[in-house]
Amino acid sequence: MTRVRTNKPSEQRREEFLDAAEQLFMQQGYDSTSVNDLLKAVGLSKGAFYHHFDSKQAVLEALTDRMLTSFAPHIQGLIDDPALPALEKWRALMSQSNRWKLEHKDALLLQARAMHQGSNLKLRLTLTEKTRRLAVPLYAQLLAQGAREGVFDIEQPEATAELLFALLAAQGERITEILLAPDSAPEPVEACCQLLAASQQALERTLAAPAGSLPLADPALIAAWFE
Amino acid sequence: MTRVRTNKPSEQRREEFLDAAEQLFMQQGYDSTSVNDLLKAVGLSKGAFYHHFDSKQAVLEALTDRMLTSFAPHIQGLIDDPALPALEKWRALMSQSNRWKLEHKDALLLQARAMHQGSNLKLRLTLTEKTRRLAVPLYAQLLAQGAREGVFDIEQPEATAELLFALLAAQGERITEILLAPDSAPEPVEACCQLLAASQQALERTLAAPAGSLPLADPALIAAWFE
DNA sequence: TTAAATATACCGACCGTCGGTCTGTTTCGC
DNA sequence: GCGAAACAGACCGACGGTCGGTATATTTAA
Repeated sequence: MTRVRTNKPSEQRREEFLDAAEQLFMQQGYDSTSVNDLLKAVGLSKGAFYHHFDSKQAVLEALTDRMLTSFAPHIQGLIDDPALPALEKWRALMSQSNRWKLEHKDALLLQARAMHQGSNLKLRLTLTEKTRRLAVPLYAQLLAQGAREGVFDIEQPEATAELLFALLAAQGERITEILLAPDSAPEPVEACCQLLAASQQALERTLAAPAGSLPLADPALIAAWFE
Repeated sequence: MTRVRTNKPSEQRREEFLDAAEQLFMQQGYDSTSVNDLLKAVGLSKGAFYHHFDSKQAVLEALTDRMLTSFAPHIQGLIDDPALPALEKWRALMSQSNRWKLEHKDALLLQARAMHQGSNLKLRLTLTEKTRRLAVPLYAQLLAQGAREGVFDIEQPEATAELLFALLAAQGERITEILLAPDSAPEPVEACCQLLAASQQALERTLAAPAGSLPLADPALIAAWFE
């Protein structure tokens, strides 16, 4: 029962495996997806898989890298823009990411649901850790610029950037929680808006920025997330 | 080759398994510790294990619960104290926890090393998540009291408590990172102190508390952590 | 007082699945 | 047509978990 062989270049096969992995991990979670599941999805054998990847863990690494590297250059470009003031950059960052997220609302909700599956701890943690390592230097750069411009009053951009990321991540977690279980709160939209307000205030106070200068998301956008 | 049987009450056996689990998880990590390892350590059989626990995961749950519940009552009592002002409670909380941590320095360093093993993701995440659920309401209580007393200016104690926890957790992570790899930074003590200063400032600004009113740890204590 | 009956603690062979290895075969550029 | 890359799939040991059965403790009743 020899099947038809169509050898392809490494790069291409890797992408096929990663595509299958992305889909399966999002459906069943990382732990619950066996290597055999991947093989079946791609239609290849164990030998093929271990020819292109060292381990199952390597797939996770490659996949998380792929998920992040698409965003990086664009954001890096925005942060590096020598013409834009820090506050403008922040607003651009937020509005762009808010718009993009809303456009991909359904896919993101599915992803969030998948990520909170318990069989996806590794994927989730790997992703947030890589996001952190990617985002913190950018935040630090933005904070330093703001401090130079006099709109922020902070002594240590790097340390503060870490806290900023932690704050935003925590806020995102809480909002996702409500989004995934809207019935847990009596007024989910209201709850999210309060969370956002608290985060924004904490943020602005921490950076000693003028109140209202670091918007996160307006209530209309939140409402749109609940259909 | 029937081995000698010594039946014991459930409670006691569970504790024996949990003791073994605690030790083994700290040495090899959760994933790398097999149920058979536990059996060997306790000197019992598979049947015995699955008589007392539903699954390996159940051991993790029970263990993390046990690790946390010992602290809870004491802290709860401190927070509930009707006589102490909020700022006093904060200082007491910090000094007590700092003192306790320093006293258990070696054990905590070992634990931190174990927790960052990669084969301990589940244990680590479960523990921090349970800590969060335990700590956030207490923080919220403290923040509300402070707001009532006029030393804090915050609108939403619950949301702010979440941010507070995230901030402290992130700071703890970064300091632990330096502590476990002191050679990564040129001046580890200095780096920790800067992190602490940034956190304290962020904290005080977020709560609109007077500068210096929410101390975290003094440089002498940090120095003590690096021998 | 003790023997039967029941409940609980425990044993260990066994099972399916998993990630990973190994030996061999096919494909393809040169 | 040759050598290397791409692939096939049988195989391996370890894992978490199950199951039928046994030993011990406790209650019940004669």
